[in-house]
Amino acid sequence: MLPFEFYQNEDVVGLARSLLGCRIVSEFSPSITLSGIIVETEAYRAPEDRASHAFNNRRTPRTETMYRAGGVAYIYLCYGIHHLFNVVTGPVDRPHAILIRAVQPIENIDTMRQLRGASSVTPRLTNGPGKWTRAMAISLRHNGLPLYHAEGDIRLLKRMSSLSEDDIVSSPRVGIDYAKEWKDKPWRFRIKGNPWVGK
DNA sequence: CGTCCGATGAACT
DNA sequence: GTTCATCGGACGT
Repeated sequence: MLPFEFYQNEDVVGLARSLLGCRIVSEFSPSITLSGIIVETEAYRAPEDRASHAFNNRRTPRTETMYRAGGVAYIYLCYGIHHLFNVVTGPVDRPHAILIRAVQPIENIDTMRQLRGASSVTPRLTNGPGKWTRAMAISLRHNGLPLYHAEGDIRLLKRMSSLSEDDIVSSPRVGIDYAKEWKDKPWRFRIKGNPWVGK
């Protein structure tokens, strides 16, 4: 389990790298645990970052969870359909977040396939931020839940196997062309060569 | 393989 | 009314 202290770090870009290779667990039912390995992330560093919902410390009912102490989930509805999952980081009133964009399925993969309505298991199952949340039954009802409790519905576990810095590639974030000079920041991170990352 | 486009809701002008 | 941290289906190459 990643401890509460892990999330208090002010360096959200560094934390976005650190989350690669970590395990995310979702309790689907008392008998079915879904889990996978994080293979793609993006850092959002408000208040400066124009790409963040919390740019310029904007506070709405939706963004409120981003202002809490790190270690909780920020989940919002994107384009009215997709539930996107972020890890809140940093201290109270410092609205940093890390979007999880892709996950490599590990436990109960066939249940994930059913939840996605897919006929077979391919990287398309979980290689996008709206795809893997559906595959792991994550939705708005999890917004604000802590990620560091052993009994929690969603938990983050530390890296099992080692991952060298050379295995991480960075590039500009996607879908944020409106963000002016912030759109080119290389704050998207992927595990090099992993077939489960996005395109 | 690629481009186009509708879905569907929160937040904004 | 428009935009938006997206996706899958339709159709052309």
